[in-house]
Amino acid sequence: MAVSFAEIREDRPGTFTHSCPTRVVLDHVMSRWGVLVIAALSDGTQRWGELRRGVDGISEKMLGSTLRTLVADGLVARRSLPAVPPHVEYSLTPLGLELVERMLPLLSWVADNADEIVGQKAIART
Amino acid sequence: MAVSFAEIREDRPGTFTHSCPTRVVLDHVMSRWGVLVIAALSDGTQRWGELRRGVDGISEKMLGSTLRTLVADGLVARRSLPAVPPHVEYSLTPLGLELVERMLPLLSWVADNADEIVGQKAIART
DNA sequence: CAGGATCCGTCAAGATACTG
DNA sequence: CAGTATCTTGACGGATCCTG
Repeated sequence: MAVSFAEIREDRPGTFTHSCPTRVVLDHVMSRWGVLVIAALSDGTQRWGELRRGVDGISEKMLGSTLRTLVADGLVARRSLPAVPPHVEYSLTPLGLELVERMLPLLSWVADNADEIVGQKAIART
Repeated sequence: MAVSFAEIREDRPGTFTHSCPTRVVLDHVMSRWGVLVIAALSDGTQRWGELRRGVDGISEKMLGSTLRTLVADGLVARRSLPAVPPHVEYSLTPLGLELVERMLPLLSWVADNADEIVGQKAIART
């Protein structure tokens, strides 16, 4: 379990270099809104409107483009119910579930330590 | 261990909302270069030049500003040896170590699945 | 060697309005 | 309700030059 970054790279030479696919994935998945959308979906299937309200501060444009990338990446599934008014559901794919599983510990830690981290600056300013 | 995003938020109302400290931390830590710099430092103390070479594609400006934020956040320690030519070392603080511990599983997973994820688009294009 | 300062282009991102 | 289209802005990020 004590994997190091060096070990990760040893197994796959060239990983995390500039032109590596991992960079693309990181940009999608660790983007400002990508993380939050994925996290929100970890609570289960959600409709467009729910996501819009759930991910505080996101604009419709950003929600749309973020979802489109994640769907194209195969991390999120889109299901459109033919009805009036329209009803569209988003959920994590198996791949997305694997991802979020590894992301939640990180988010949990951030939630626990955010105050201390931003607090450092207040100390530095003193 | 099966923490859900909902659970994380239940314990701390208002977490991950627009004006929450977690958002700031997320922006620093999940930023394009932030992740990579932190990951690189997980291999141990590194000098400026080593980081510059190790984090493929980063510019001096971005390395500088990324390091400055991470140091201000208390995640990275900066040690300047008084010598000519200058010698400066960067390493993770205990807080930074906690963070990277939770980040490595994620990076490892991304390294394993990146090809498949970016591959989805090729399929979609077909 | 380690970096700060500056200039500038590009694109991400917000606001708004409109549509199936 | 679930988006797309368009416009505008400002921050990110690259290149370059300069300093301790």
